[in-house]
Amino acid sequence: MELDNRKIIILKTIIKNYLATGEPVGSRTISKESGLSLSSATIRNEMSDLEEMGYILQPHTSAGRIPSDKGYRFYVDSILKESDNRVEEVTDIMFKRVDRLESLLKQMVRLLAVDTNYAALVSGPVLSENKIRYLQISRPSESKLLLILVCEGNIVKNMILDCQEPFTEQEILQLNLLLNNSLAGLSFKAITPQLIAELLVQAGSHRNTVSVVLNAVVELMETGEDSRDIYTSGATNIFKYPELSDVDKASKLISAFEEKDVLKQLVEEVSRNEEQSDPGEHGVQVYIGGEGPIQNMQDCSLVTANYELAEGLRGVIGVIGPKRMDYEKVLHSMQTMMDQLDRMFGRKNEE
Amino acid sequence: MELDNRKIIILKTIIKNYLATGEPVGSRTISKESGLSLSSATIRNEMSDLEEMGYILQPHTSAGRIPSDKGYRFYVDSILKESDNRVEEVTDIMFKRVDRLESLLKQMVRLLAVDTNYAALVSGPVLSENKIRYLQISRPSESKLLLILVCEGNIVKNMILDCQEPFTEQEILQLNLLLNNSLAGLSFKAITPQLIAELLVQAGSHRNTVSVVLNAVVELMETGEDSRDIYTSGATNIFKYPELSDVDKASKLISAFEEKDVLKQLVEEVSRNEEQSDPGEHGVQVYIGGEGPIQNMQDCSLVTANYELAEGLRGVIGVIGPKRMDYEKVLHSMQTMMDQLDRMFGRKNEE
DNA sequence: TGTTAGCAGTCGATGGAAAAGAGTGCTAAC
DNA sequence: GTTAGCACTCTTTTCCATCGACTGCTAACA
Repeated sequence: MELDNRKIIILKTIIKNYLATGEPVGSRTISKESGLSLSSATIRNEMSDLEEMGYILQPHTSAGRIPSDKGYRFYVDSILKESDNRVEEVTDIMFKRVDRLESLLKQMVRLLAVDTNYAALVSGPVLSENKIRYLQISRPSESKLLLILVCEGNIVKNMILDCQEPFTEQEILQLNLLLNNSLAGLSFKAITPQLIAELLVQAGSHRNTVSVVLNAVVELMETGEDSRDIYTSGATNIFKYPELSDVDKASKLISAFEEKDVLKQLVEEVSRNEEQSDPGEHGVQVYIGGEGPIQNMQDCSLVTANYELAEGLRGVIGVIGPKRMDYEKVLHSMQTMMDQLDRMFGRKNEE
Repeated sequence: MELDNRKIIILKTIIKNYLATGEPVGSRTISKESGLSLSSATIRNEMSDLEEMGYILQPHTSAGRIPSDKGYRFYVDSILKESDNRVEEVTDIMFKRVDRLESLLKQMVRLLAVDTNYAALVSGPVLSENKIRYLQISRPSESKLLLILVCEGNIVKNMILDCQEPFTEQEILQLNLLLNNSLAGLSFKAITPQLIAELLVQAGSHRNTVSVVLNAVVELMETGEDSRDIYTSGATNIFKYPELSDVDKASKLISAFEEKDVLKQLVEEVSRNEEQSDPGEHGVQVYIGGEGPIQNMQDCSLVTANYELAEGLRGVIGVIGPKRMDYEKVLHSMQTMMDQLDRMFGRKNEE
């Protein structure tokens, strides 16, 4: 059997309607709303076919039809094909105050949640592929060493180290010079054992301290990996969707949004997937049902995209909602948000 | 009418029972469980009195009694009086890995939530009364200035400033010296306009830059105020309490826990209250019903305490649950947690 | 005078039957 | 190929009777 034009229209009508109401859609409704001048009986025949083909299904005998995963998949694909000439809808309220990346991300995620009526999340950018731009050690007190690390994208990290060793001002200056000359411009992965050994030799009498510092540098770069911040908003939106709002499911979901660990894993997996896929626009991915990273969220769908603030400084943005998510709206919202980010950070902040 | 001993026992029995079950308590139950050898009829008479006195109330005619706010208040007060010889119950799993304050606080709040079965929150410490220990500016690139601020308790803050002005190495060293000499040891409030003016004079030709830097310092100190982090855990515990778990109430509460703004305000108010009260142990406060900062959470109670990591570096820890909270347990858990914190940070980390 | 047993009455909770409602599938006619 | 109509199915809602948990009151008792 073939998915002819009429079937497509009916399928889309079913999905749109279900997205809007959350209720199974009956033949009469479609007859009235599809634009096709067909009676409910005819529609019923077509629906029978669609069900047989696996695009829709019936929760119980006397109910209307709801889209199956295959149906959703079809719908999303067809949207992705259409989505070119998009008009801006999300306005600039978005960036009232951009002074800090964090508040920017928070605003983004809140906007996304409000705009879509689903739960939204944004991961802070991660700098695994990122490069050291500048680093510096200094002496805030006699027994401490303060290590400052500035990375691509002006991400600043710091760590306080214990250090009893005496230093003259001069020595600290030299140390800073040495470290900057050898490490600036390097990515995390470029700090190889060989490089470290080399530096230790050059460090001369302060090799112990240098060793400690280098370890700290590596640790700081690494903690970017697993301690990526996750901002969320609109977790309670899930109560708007009956199929998710029984206490058990809701508790699980909301806990995931509160304790960020699950979301972190999820983001990790998503960004791993993205690397493999072709580096298209923003690597939009849609996971339906228990696919991929959301195996534990059987009744949810997840839409993600990647943003890139600067070379190698990437993060993930996502929306979690019921399967009957308004994919069109969500994809559009995300697209717009990505565009905004591009415009703000574009290639222009290479400095 | 007087609250005699027998009435007190009955009242306590009612409250304890209600805390455990969440159900209104009837006269027969009390007759069996109070330890008093009285028939249910006698208890009924006493309950009538207690209701008249406002300690308990009846949700509807044919139900048992539940504690009123006045009843809870009485109960909490009597616990606070008794609570001296407390035994340790919370073990040391608490501090598996202390390397970062943040993860410590996260662990604390999680533990508190698991331990009490209510929603818990901890505010990151705030340094309004805190002092600058060390500060430093440096030049990560030609057009930028990096300002590093180390405060009491080794809190490190930073900010990147735009600065086109040329500097020699020497000048930066001098500037650092000047700033450290004048600002180290000062609290936020001690940075007066006079002081700033003075420094600008001393800065000579670089007064513009110094002005920018000083503004940044003030801003960094200030942002400690309103951008205090809030960590939460166990928000979904509220589903365990029927009186809070209808969608409306739950949504509100959980939203508050997700978007931290409400909690921030709450913490602000709590710490303001604490300042006024006598600086007892940990300034434990109990808000019942719509009292004080939780006016919007009619059906909840809030228990808070203050912790102090170092001179002037304070935060708030709290538990939010239904009015029928197990106050005894919560107060005890908090106490233990505070003790742990004291032991860890005590006065010993004055360095 | 304080305590108790017993009984009538109230009110929410429970459960099951009946009715209503929404949809389908099928058949026969157009 | 399309449609009207009807029988059938299954969920949802409504209603009502019953049950159970209490209380308040009264009368009896120590």
